[in-house]
Amino acid sequence: MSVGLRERKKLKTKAAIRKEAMRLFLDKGFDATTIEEIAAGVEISPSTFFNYFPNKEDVVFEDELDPLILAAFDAQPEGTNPIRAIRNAMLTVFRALTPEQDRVMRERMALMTSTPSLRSAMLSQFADMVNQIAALVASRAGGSPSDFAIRNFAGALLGVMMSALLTATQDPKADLIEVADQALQHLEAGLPLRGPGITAST
Amino acid sequence: MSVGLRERKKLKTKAAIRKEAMRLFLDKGFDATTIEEIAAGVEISPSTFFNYFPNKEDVVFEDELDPLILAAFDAQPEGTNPIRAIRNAMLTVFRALTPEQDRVMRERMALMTSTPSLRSAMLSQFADMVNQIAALVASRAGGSPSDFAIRNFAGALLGVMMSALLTATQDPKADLIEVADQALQHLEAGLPLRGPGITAST
DNA sequence: CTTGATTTTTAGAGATACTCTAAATTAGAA
DNA sequence: TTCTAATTTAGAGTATCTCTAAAAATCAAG
Repeated sequence: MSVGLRERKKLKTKAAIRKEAMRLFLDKGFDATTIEEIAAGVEISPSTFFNYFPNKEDVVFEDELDPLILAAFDAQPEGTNPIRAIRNAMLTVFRALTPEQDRVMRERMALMTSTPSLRSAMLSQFADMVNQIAALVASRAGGSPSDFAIRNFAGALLGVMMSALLTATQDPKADLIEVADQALQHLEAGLPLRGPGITAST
Repeated sequence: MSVGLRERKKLKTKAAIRKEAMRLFLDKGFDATTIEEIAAGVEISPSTFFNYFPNKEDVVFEDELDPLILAAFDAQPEGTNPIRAIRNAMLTVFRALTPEQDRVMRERMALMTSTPSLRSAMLSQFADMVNQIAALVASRAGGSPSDFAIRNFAGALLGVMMSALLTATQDPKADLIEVADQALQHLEAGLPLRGPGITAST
């Protein structure tokens, strides 16, 4: 029996913490919400909060979408060029979200980009993400994930995504997914400074 | 009289804080150094520390090189393409540093990239830097700093620089400035995943 | 040089995130 | 039921940072 009562209970507790925390964050703001409040809402002790999350940021930050995107990337046909493969993987996953999941995802992104402490936390994983993307790209394009060119490329890709993310969440009219996709498109086209207007991907 | 005793004293205090703080950071590590220790070393109260820096991170983070690089950028001839202009500006400034300045700069970079909390702080200014670079690029290439293409380009440029920075400071053999320059060169060449080896710029 | 206004420094209280330790509780196995 | 191991918890402690009000230093004017 792989999942005993203990495991199930832990998963439920973690989910409950995340849910209550997000509720409070969106309601009062990230900084104005204390660990104590979250713990009280879930009826656990503040100590227990730290058994589940190393810090407040990680409640917002931990993402269950990453593995999905990774899987979608692996599912792309052999010859696909790396950026295209990443674009497709992203779109595949985002478009398959339920309305509820979609809403939560967008709220999370907006919270992340608008809260300074979260912005830091998000970007502090830059190094890890460079490694991940480099590994992905290397697996497609050949070469080693430690190649300078591949790592540099991964850096550019992440830079473009972050810039897009920050801009998109500040503009209420902009659609997050579409803007991210346009950013990758633009990178794929070689980052021309002027040229044909960026076309929507839908 | 623009600089009275007051202004001069404040500048001196700020410099003293920075110097003592860096000494301690490099000696014992960033996290292991407390505000209290820094304040004691400069013979000010901990309260006063916060009159000069909003937080511990900013002591390391505030950079007097930025305006120099900006000026060097403006000094580049009209037609120069944006990446080339930034590369040249960077190299001009870095190569003109005194050995002492050069040492301090490298120590700062190494500290930044190796300390998690500083890595966050560094990257949390990503948004501001995108704006700065976008403005620079727009002034060269025409167009508005808010153009999607320009902002995206700025994101890629910063992504590439950060990736290079993180990699370079982990490899003791790598030269920071050279690696940064190679990253820009690679971007200038359109980020080819394979191709001619990256050549040193010296 | 003295006085009065302004700025800067400071002490101190307080909030909060997080760490660590040891005790209490709970689940699972025998 | 009983023993063992995992989980929760209380509580003490540390550090960053905020705020307020008082003390000290600087400056300008008479």
